[in-house]
Amino acid sequence: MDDSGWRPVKRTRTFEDVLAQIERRIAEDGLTVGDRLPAERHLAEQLGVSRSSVREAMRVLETLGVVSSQAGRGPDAGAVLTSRPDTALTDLLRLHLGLASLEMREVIDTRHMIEQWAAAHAAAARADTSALAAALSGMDRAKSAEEFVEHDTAFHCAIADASGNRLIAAIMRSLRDSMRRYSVEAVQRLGDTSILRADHVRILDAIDRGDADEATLAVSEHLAHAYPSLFDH
Amino acid sequence: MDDSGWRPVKRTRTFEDVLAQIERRIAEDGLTVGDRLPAERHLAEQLGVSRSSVREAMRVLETLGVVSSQAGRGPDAGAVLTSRPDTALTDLLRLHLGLASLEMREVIDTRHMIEQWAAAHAAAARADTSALAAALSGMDRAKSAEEFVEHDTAFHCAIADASGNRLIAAIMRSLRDSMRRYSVEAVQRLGDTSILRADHVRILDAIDRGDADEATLAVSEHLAHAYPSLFDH
DNA sequence: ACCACAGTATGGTCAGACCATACCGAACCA
DNA sequence: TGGTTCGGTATGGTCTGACCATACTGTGGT
Repeated sequence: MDDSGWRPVKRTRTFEDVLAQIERRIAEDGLTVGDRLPAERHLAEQLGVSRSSVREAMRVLETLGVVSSQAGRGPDAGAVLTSRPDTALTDLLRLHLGLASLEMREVIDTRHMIEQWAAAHAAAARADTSALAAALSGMDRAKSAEEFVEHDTAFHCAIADASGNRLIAAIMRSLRDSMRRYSVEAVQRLGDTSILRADHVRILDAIDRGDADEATLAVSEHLAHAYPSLFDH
Repeated sequence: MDDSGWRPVKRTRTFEDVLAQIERRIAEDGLTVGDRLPAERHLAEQLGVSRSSVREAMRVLETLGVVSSQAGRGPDAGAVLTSRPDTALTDLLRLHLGLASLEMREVIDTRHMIEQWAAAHAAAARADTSALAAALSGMDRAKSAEEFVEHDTAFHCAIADASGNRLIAAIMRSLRDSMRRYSVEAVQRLGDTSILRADHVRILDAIDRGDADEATLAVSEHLAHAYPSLFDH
């Protein structure tokens, strides 16, 4: 029994080491969006591991939306640092919804929360509303429920953007992506979208005037109109 | 020019096909948490791809918190479907904070929003508060700022759990994880935690009585006490 | 000055090998 | 009968080396 100590419960896998090393380099070298990571083969040699392990680490980083890989040559090729938290969140929600470890109800309630917060903050910040107006006119031109939802999504994401919080905006985008099919059905069931239009105008107006309370209220009533079945309680 | 059509702008990589196939099987076979995926070698053969591609797909699924891989043999080995959205979110936040594509301020504002929502809903649902009480006494026994924050995190995550929304709870967990260091500093700067304790008691009490408005208010004031520097505006 | 083409660095994929782990089961004892 | 030991085996983890597809780079010819 020369084994006096315990080994760690979970041994760290090689690609996890690589991940930690890359993360460290990002922090130490102050790398930011747009900068390039070394080529896979170089990283493998520098860290003394196989290219496979480096690739698995890259896959993780890509999944989390911090790098984007591009084959070929030149300044745009290779692994470039990016910032796509929304695509990562979208994948996460889609898979967990598919696994039934999350329910649509939870997604919609979360959206409700964010929507109110974002509208209030956009109003308080007197944010620019031109993107909102553009989405509004897009909805007017829409010829199908799908197209309408497309611009409706743009409208609500623009509110989140206007709140000035990029995390909130990313979450909003992924929530809307996950709900797309559901939203289309809701619009089809509703038929007439004139009530929704009036709500949108009211929201835009409140943000324009900087009236946070009115914006919150308008958003809340808008959601009740759009998804009446969820407000039984 | 015999090239009459356009090729897709983005060719799908093999591991992405594998990912889609696995996702399809999860949906069609109705797989849920606890079920096992085929072994990497079998999947590779079934799908006609190399094991490397299957592994990269696995790495993505693992990163998103839907599978957990285990070597060895037996029922617990292999790739098992799990549900860990919070670890995925934690990684995502940590990396984006490191990239400076998110700022701590945005994380804290998001936490503020969630915290109020969760407290109100926990109160409205008359949720069980025994976990809250346990965390509270844990804070009383704490002998260091780190230990205090540990139980404080448990307290606030328990509120999120009590709201009944697993997505909210997952986001809350990952937000708190990301802020850990920051919270410890805030507690150290504060020195005396008796104000925080009174706030916690007040929150617990409001939830216990089912007073949603009071719970919201109590949480809001609590955060102002804990992070006074963020409420200058 | 322009253009065509070979060179080259990059990621993407594959095949095959070997290791570490952990269960399974048969053979072997008590 | 009951337990123990030990080899077999299925699993993920890692490595090597090769080849392909892509897209820029530089060179040489016109």
